[in-house]
Amino acid sequence: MSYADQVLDALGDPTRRTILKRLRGRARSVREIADGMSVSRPAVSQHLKVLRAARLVTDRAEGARRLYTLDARGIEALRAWLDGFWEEALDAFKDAAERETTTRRTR
Amino acid sequence: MSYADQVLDALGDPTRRTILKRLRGRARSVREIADGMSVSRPAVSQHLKVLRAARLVTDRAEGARRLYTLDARGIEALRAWLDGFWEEALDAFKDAAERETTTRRTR
DNA sequence: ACTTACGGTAAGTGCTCACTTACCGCACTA
DNA sequence: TAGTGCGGTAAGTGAGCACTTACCGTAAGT
Repeated sequence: MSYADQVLDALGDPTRRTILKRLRGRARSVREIADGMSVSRPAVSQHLKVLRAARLVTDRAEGARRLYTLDARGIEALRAWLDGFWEEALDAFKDAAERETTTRRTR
Repeated sequence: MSYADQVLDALGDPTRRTILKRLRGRARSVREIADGMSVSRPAVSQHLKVLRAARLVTDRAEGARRLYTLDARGIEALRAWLDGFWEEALDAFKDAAERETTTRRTR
C-alpha cells in the first residue's frame, strides 16, 4: 500500500473532509475545529491523527494549544496519483489501439 | 453531500482502487476483473455499482457479458475538487495575510 | 501551589459496510 | 429446449472503525 492510498483512505471519511474544509485559510486549534461540528473533541483529535499521518495537516504547539494547518504535501501527492493514474490509463489505451491497428494490417 | 464527496467515498476503498487499476487500458468483464483478485465475483459486482454511481466507470452490454471501462467524468470531478479546494485555501490564506498587514499598519 | 483550559489517549460500544453464499434471470450454443 | 456461462441481487455475517466517556499530563494564569 503506497502513500497515495493512505491519502485516499484519509479523504474517504466525510468528517475528515469537513475538518480539512475548516482549516482552509487559517490555522485552528482542536477546540476551534470541533466547535460547531457534530462530533466530540476527542473524535476530532483522532481524525487529526489520521490526517497528520497522511500529511494532509501539520501541527505546531502554541502554548497549551496546538494549531493545525493544511499541509500541501498530501494534496500534491493526491494530484500526482491522479495524473499518474490517468496517464497510465491513456497510455495503455493507446497501446491497445495500436495493437488493434497492427492486427488489422496483418490480417 | 456533493458529487465530489461521492467520488472520494468511492475511492476510499482499497478494493475499489484495485478494480480501477485493473481497468486501465482495456475494458474488462466482471469475471476478468474478479479473476486474480482476493474477493469473490459478487463482491466485485457490488463495488462496480458504487464506482458506476460515482461515474468512475461505465458499462456496456456485450452479449451475455458486461464490459466495464474507466469513466473520465469521475476523475475530472476529483481534479476539479482538488483544484477548487486548494485555490480556496490559498485565497483565504492570502486574505488572512492581507488583513494581518492592515492590522499592523493601523496599529 | 491551586486552578483552569487544552488536547492526546485508553477503553468500550455500536453501526456501517465489505464480504460471503445462494439464487435468480438472461444471452448464446448444441 | 436443454445446457452453459454470465452477472446482478437478496440475505446474512463479521470486522473494522467512527464514535463516546473517562482520565491523564501539560502549559499558563492567579
